[in-house]
Amino acid sequence: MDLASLNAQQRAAVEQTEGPVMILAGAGTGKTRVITFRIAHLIAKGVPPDKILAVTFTNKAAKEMRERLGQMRLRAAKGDPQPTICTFHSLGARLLRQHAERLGYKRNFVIYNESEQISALKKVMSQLSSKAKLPDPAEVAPLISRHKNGAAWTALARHGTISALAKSLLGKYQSALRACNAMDFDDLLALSLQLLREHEDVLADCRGRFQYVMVDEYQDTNAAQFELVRLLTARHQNLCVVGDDDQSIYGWRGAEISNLLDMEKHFPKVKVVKLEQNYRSTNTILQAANAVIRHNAQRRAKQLWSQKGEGRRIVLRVFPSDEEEAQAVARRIEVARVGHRVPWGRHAVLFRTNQQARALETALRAARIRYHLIGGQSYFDRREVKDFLAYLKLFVNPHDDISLLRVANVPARGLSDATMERLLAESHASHGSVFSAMRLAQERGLFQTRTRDCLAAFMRLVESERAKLHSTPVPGFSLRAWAEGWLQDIGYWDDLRRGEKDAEAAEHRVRNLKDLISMLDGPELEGETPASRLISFLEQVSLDREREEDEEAGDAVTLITMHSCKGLEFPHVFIVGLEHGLLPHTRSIEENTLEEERRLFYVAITRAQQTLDISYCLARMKYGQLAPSHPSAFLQELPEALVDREDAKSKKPLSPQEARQWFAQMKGGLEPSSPGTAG
DNA sequence: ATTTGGTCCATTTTT
DNA sequence: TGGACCAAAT
Ligand SMILES: Nc1ncnc2c1ncn2[C@@H]1O[C@H](COP(=O)(O)OP(=O)(O)OP(=O)(O)O)[C@@H](O)[C@H]1O
Repeated sequence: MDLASLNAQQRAAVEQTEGPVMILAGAGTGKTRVITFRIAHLIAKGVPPDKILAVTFTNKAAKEMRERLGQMRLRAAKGDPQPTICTFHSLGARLLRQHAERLGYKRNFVIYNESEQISALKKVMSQLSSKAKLPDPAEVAPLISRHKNGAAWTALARHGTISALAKSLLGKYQSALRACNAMDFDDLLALSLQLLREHEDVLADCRGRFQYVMVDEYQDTNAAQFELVRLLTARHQNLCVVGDDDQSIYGWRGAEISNLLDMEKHFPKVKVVKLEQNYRSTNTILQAANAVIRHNAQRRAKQLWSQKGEGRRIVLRVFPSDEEEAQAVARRIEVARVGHRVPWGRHAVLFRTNQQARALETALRAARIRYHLIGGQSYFDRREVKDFLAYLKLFVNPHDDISLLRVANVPARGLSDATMERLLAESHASHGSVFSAMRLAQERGLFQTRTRDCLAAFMRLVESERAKLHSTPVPGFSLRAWAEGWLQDIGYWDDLRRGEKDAEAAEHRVRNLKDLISMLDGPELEGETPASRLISFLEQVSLDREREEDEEAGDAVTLITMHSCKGLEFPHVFIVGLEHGLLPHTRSIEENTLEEERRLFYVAITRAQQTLDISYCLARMKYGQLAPSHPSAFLQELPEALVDREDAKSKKPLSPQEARQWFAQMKGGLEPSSPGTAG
């Protein structure tokens, strides 16, 4: 294994293969690279690859690490054992799939996403015969979530009565999920923990299996993840964690910086490695990042230096509206492409909230610039996608009430809300699923004949599609063809088209769904039988919401939130919407988490390799109307000497009154003079 | 039972 | 702005 392309500290971390190691270092110092090399080094030293576990923060990071490792291990053959490189949640899913029966689940359990979690909770709450009006399930779910991620109820008590309610509902909620043979996202951690705690043989197995454990982005692990790591490594202590306390940005979902900072307490024999050379950014960018993060009181100070020279200064711009801000970004990207031959793919636009992507998408489309939008609930939250997945889950398990209730009357087939309500009540009375209640209704002759016929037809559909899944010895059976078949039969396509006024929007939905369906025949799906391949598909789309990058080769600008950009790097970065209420976000101001917001800004800045453009707007579209906006206080933390303030020549920010005048002029169709000189 | 058209309302971040 | 929810018409 050639370690020549590492610096001395990095090499030390790679070669320290035994016992606990912590790398605590700033952005861009090669922490992730060390993990990758460490895996390769372990393998080169003769450690069987499948004894190695590396946990990453995102599926994307896992995939990247696998690819880099593949390039480094040139001698590895196709069938060779591979190290396990995945997220905590994927690891949990694998573990639980193997041992589901130990926890009273069946192996073919499905994973519920946030909206299914809320539906399940709603169902449980509706059974509560409480006089007091109950809170929105969407308010309760996050607390259950936090609890499963390791937060004690006492720690959640500040959320008032809701946390008490959450606590009292937890048992029923879990029963409801189990009845559906479903786990929610947090169960992948919580139940994995339960599995390892209650079943010593499984724990022993895992400890033997994963003799070398590495965790990236350790500053953003929560209590449950920490406990998982602790259980796995308590014996052999071969654990290498890497992180940067300044990049902890997931406190809102239970991340504990102390997991990283208290490493010496948890693993007294830990070897601490510090990395100080940044290989990513120019010194201008680094200095700006350092200047900003210095304003945080709670942090470990770090040295950071770079050999990349000073580079261009940071440019700060102001715009009258978010629309114009987006257009300006598009213009800059085109200027760079035409004038300096910079491909689109070298640019990223970073923002605080997914909503902000809208204006950018519009502007980029108008300028005919290709882009890809990372994350954003968009795709898997589309109605047609949810419907389709619910159908699949229903075919896997007819007793999955949540999925059944979603699609029972989609498209409309005579099973109205009233009918389903009644069936639901029947199911409670008979302690069975809604599907069983349907059968009972048939036998007992409940409902009108017409409704009974509808029920019978629906049950026939479910049973016959299930039969096709489970008893198809046909070689070359195509899940895609199968799915398109029943979607056609039930008239889903027509319903989809009919429900949309705009024909283009309808076709868009159809195409969306077809894209997803085509993944059903994907080569990565594991399993011999159609049913097991379907489970594999469902698991894949549940765990990795990121849409398969269509044409990886295509040159495109990246649009991404500041949260999702952690760990990535781009030659040219635009950070947009640096406004009070957005960054820091209003909610964070209310919740007193300013330092985390500042870390978010720090993460965003440190993604840039060569150039950084920051902007804010004087007004932005809010509820369909332009509302005034003010520059973020964080902007003042950028050293003047590093920043070119373009446009805002004078430099004095507009007063709210001047800003209003400026909008009035714009609305009136007058050509306004430039901001800053106005008034 | 289903569709329609209206009103009201929101607003972080993600595995 | 547009999505979610609800009441009245088909
Ligand atoms: N020794 C080295 N020589 C050359 N390039 C390096 C070296 N170490 C790291 N790099 C490069 O520096 C960049 C940042 O590395 P990496 O992503 O591993 O850093 P990181 O510490 O994980 O960053 P972050 O904390 O921001 O996620 C990458 O492009 C990587 O290839």
